Parts: sequence; structure tokens; C-alpha cells
Amino acid sequence: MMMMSLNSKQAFSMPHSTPLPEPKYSSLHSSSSSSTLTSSAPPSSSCSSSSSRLSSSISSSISSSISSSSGSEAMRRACLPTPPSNIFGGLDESLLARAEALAAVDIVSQTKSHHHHPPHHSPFKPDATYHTMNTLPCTSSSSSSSSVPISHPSALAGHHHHHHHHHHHHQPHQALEGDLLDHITPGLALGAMAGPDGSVVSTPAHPAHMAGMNHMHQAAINMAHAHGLPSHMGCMSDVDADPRDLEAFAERFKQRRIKLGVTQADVGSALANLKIPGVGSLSQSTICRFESLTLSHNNMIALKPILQAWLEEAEKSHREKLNKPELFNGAEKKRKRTSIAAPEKRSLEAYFAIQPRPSSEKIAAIAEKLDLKKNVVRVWFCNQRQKQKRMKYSACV
DNA sequence: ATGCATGAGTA
DNA sequence: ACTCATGCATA
Repeated sequence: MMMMSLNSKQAFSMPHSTPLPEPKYSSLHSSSSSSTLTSSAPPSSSCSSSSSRLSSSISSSISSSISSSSGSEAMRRACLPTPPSNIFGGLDESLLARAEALAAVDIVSQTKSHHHHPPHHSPFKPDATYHTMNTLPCTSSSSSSSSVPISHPSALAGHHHHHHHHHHHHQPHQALEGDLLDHITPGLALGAMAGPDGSVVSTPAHPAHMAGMNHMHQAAINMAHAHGLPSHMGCMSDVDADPRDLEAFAERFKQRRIKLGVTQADVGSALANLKIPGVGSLSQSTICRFESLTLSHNNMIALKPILQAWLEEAEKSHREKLNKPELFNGAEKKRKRTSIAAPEKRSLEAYFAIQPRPSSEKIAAIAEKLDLKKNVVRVWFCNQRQKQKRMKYSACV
């Protein structure tokens, strides 16, 4: 009956000698969904490792302050095309009007250029339309998914650094621009750092009940790596995770996974079988995002050792021809996903371009105009911001 | 592969 | 109320 989602964050505190950046947040939540078996529930752990390249805070220690919010954000913003933001600050209405105008323009251009009319979507209430549901949750035990129509061989793309002057539109999907970078020489050398405060988060012990709690596993330790330096990039300096390595790993991971005939969903649930302290199962979504690099840099780094461990285990088992028992799940409640119609989405995008972080009042105003629930609008903005931070786009150059 | 959502941890 | 890591439901 319930799921506990506990997550704890603990960082492991190592003997201070290691210069690893200590994590700040870690979190692999292993929540067991009711349906899937993943029971587990171990607290998370994870290492966090570095902060991102942006934050460059070598000292992740600072990370506590920096990485999270303001600091990193500021950094990111610096990379972005300066937001035209608050110039309009005070005028709410004009702001809305402008956004609407923009939205209108968009519509027009879009309509003309493409032919893309949203075929569906009720004429009346655009607001959250809940699609009807139901589909059996048959789990994919083996085939399914993993379509992988696109195998981006191009994986190399790292980050492009151009400054875009206009904001983003919608997501360019995977179209990245070519980048040229990557030829870098690896070699970094740094290691210094330590939390000023020792930063290491001490694990808050969980009073919990579970049995295998934490031990910080973390391969963190293994990050002893030595890479070379990042030569040119001014932005990152992580000791442990170089975006290129992540890209390469993600690519290899996907390939080997497919070779094993395992779907993304299978990988996710199989992780629980690894019994790595603090690591439970993950969803197909997360595995997919890992493979396509659409996760934050920190998240990629945290997941890499775990997925690497699974891959090795899976290949070993495969060789032995042993299989682990997979499971089935029963079905349960279904959540309805709100669907924002295209016109409303366009308006939201226009507002976002002007003001990515609208105040509560503005959100309410927008919600009313678009006939959407305020919470839906708020969440939309949160997700939009998060999207901007995903790896692929975060090229700070 | 993604859009919308939830929750823990923070400010 | 925000950010982040994740997940369910969908396309």
C-alpha cells in the first residue's frame, strides 16, 4: 500500500582527503511505484558530484549555495541571451498583451509556413483536456519500446556555443547544431577542493525501517579518474564529469543495452535488482533521458555509475545465460495528464520569452486568460525552466 | 520520446 | 514558491 518515497540525501563523507567535490544533493529516489515491483526503498544516496560546468564551482562546497539556485541560475543566465525580462516589469497588462501579440504572430507564421494545425483539440474549452485513458499496463517485458528510430550517431555534439539571440522557441528536438568542439584534450587536473565547510553532507540517518539503507555507495569514489584537462572550456571544470564522456557513455550504453535486447523500462526495473544501497528502480523515462542526454549535468553524473554497474551485470548474466526474474505488475490508478492545446501553448511560450519567472499574480492572470488552472500554468513555467537547463542546451560557452 | 506532475529539499 | 530529480501517461 503505499509508497514511500523517502529519499534522503546523504552524501557520503569521506575522509576528507579526497578532493572530490562533495555533493550536495543527491538523490536517487527510489520510489516504488505501486505497480511495479520495485520494492526497495532504500534511501538514496548518490553522489553528487560536481556541480555543473557552469557553476564551475570547483569547490562544490559552495555548491550548496551556488549550485542550487541562485548561483547557478545566474550563471546560466549569463550564458543565455539576455532575457529581456523585467523591462516590462511593472506593467502586467502590457506584458500580457505583448505576449499575446507574439503568440498571434507565431500562430500566423506557423500556420502559413507549416500547415500544422492541431487537428484535434476541442473548439471550446481548450483547457486541460484530459484524454481518455486506458490502456493496459502490460509491461513491456521484452519488446516494445526502444524504438530508437533515431540513433543519433551524432552523439558527439556537445554543446554548441553560439549565442542565440532570440530565445528558444520550442524545442528543437534533437537538432543540435553542429558543434565543433570536441576535440579537446582531456586533461584536467584539478582536484582540489573540498568543501569549505567540509560540505559533506552528513547523512541524516533515516530512522526508517528499511533495511539496507544507505551506505553511500557511490562510485563516487571511483571517480578518481584522471582526465585531462578541459582545455578550452571556460565553463566547466568538473573533475569528474566531462560532458564528452557522458555523451560517449550514453551512446555506448544504449547500444549495448539494445544488444542485450533489453528495453529502457527493463533497465529501470532491473536496477532494483542490483541492490545497490540507495538505488531503487528508475522509470523508462529516466533511462530514455539518460540515453538522450536530456537530463541535467548533475543528474547524468549521478546516474552514470549506476547504469554502468547494471550494464556490466547484465552483460555478465547474459554471458551466463542467466536471467533474473522479471516481474509483472498489476494495474492501479491512472493519473490523467493535462494537455495544453497548441494555441495556449503558444501564448505560454510568448509569455515565457518575456518573463520566464512570472509572479504568482501574473501566473493567475495568464491562467485566467488562457482558461487554464493556475497550477497548470505554474507547473508549465517550472517545467519550461527546467527544460532550458537540460544538458543539450546548456552550452555555456 | 516527451509533456505535465509530484515531492523532497531549500530559500 | 522554486529547483531538481523522477515518474506516469501519451503521442
